[in-house]
Amino acid sequence: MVTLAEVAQHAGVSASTVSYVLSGKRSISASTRQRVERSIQQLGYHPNAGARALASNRSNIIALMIPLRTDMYMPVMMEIAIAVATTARAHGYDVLLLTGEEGPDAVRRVTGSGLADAMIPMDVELDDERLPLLRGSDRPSVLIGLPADTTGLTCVDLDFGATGALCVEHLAKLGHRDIAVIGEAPGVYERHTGFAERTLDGLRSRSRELGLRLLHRPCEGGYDAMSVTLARVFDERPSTTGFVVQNESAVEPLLALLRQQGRAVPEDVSVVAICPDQLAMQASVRLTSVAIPAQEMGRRAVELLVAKLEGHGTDEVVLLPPELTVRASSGPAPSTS
Amino acid sequence: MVTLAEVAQHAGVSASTVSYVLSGKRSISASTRQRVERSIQQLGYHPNAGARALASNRSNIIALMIPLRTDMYMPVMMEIAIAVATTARAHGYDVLLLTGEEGPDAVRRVTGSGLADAMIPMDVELDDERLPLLRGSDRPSVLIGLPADTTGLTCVDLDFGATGALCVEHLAKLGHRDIAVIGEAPGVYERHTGFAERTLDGLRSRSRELGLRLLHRPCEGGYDAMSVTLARVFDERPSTTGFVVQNESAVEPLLALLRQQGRAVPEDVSVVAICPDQLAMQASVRLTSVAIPAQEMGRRAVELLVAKLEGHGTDEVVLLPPELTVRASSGPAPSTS
DNA sequence: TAGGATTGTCGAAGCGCTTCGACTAGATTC
DNA sequence: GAATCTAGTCGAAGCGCTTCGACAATCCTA
Repeated sequence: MVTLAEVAQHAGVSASTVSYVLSGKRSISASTRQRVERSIQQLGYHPNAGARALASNRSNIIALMIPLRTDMYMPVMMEIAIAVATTARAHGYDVLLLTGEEGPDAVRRVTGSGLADAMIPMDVELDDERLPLLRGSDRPSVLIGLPADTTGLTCVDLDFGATGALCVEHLAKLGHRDIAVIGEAPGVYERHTGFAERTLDGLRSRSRELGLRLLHRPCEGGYDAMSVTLARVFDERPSTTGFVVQNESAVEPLLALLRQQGRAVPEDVSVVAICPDQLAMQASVRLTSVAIPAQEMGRRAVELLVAKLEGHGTDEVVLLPPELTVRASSGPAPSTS
Repeated sequence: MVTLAEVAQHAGVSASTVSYVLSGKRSISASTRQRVERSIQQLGYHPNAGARALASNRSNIIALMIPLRTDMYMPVMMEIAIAVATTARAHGYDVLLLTGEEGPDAVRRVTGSGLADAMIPMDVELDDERLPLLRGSDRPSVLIGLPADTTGLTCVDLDFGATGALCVEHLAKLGHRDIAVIGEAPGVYERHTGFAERTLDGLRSRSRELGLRLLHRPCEGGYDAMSVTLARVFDERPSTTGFVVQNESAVEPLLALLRQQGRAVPEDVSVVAICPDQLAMQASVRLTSVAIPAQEMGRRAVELLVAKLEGHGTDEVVLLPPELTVRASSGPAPSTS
């Protein structure tokens, strides 16, 4: 391993000078800088991460806490994780991957040991166990997701409340009066996961305002679960003509089952999905959907975090405005005749 | 931040004694140990990661290099990543998430800076750029995936050659003679990704041995791409009755399109998928499939790596044997009458 | 042209931990 | 009962870096 001292010797300067060349915290003459940089190149020097962390009290590592539940839609998590990693690298940070398994202890361990400078908790519950720790910590954090109380926190999320409202409005405008919501798996609601509950709130309050009837049914993914759920929906509200689907792995099953029952989309039934654009476009019917801007969320979270780490940056809640794209799965409600 | 020295003082012992209590590298009397452990508890001590890394030359971090391409099936990657993180934690390691973006430089950076003790490269190409660096490095690594030349390397992967063979055998046994392979996206082959090419080899050589006719078509996911691909297949080989699908996001489109064309599965056409079990069971037709043991791969990789880090552990190639589960998507070939 | 500000460089002191050698007591040996 | 072990503990020397204060040398400004 090449050390700072060896680089210094090779370049004929002191160790501190090399350090200042690297960090740019003091001005260095152009000639010296070049000499040092050449030595670094030639020797293939890489600063030792541990030594740096010890001396500077900064590890240049951001901890990303992903859920390990399998009832969350993986591709979205993955996309966020990749966006976080990519953006972090662009700012000189590496990303440590923590699973939900450790729970709040992970926060203690990581901040206590100085392993990471900052944290990005995902899969935030409304009254998340980690919140007090995050609030009380000197290390900054940015949540991806929205808890009930955001005081003293920085959060990034799609505005799921507005998303729900938007879906309802779209269907209302097309004349639909009876709307069924195919929600996430029951476990997601039992955990009081922020995004799921907020979506529901948005859906409910807007449909109340618009005088629509709303039926919410959580649903595990897959054909069997969807089949049972769908039967129940039409049983309870035969007049249902609009669907809002939030569970990605229920989308395709729903479309197949509707088809199978002879209900045409969008002639008889309209479907609005809340899912990544890619999925909406790859489905068997191009789906009218509100996109989940996974990349954007990951990127924004890191940018907020880096701002905090650099001193500027304040607590704020960034709610990305939902965008509804009309595709082939929604249309005017069938006439009631 | 509580330091080792403070714990030592609190417990009335020297710093080195606390260190030995923590590491267990020298014997400590039961009474002293208890006193120290109680102090650690009371003070809420967490060893500083940087200092530890500097002094011991071990970071207790494993770097996981995931692809950032979107043509790979994300859930599998995610599942592997989570298994890696979970297993690593169980062995006292944390996981650093690196994306493919940096390429081989990531290997240099991470090993050069001592950021990670070991690496797990994923998405391995047959002649991967990273291989020489890994071979020449003093830091151990375990690849998830199989390059062309494995000398001096440790690898874990599903035996994709055997997987291909198994799919063909299954269809052959059912009397199918003309088989179409719906492969991964073209880019995957262009990069010479190990698993895709090995599957193809297995499919081809076994069908040659069994006297079957094989048509391989790469395919992007989604309905449009699948629709075009399928049309070409039946155009070129109208007698096709068996499908092997390796691209997860082509599975559901294929089933829908076949249905739409009035070809019943499995009466007219049999489909064998290479995909995670969950997907096979959630599809609109329960799929006969060879499972991709994502968790197992992640777990095994970490275990091999930990063995190497602890001194025992040798270079070896672990090929997990494929298992084909017969479900509802495959059946006897229709009689040629 | 003297005084103060600015620029570029160095030396040294740590950051918090691990680990090696040394030391003390008691246990074991012949 | 002297010689030898062993178990348990300590002190001190680093690991490779950052950063502070000090110091020359150069630059203004009046």
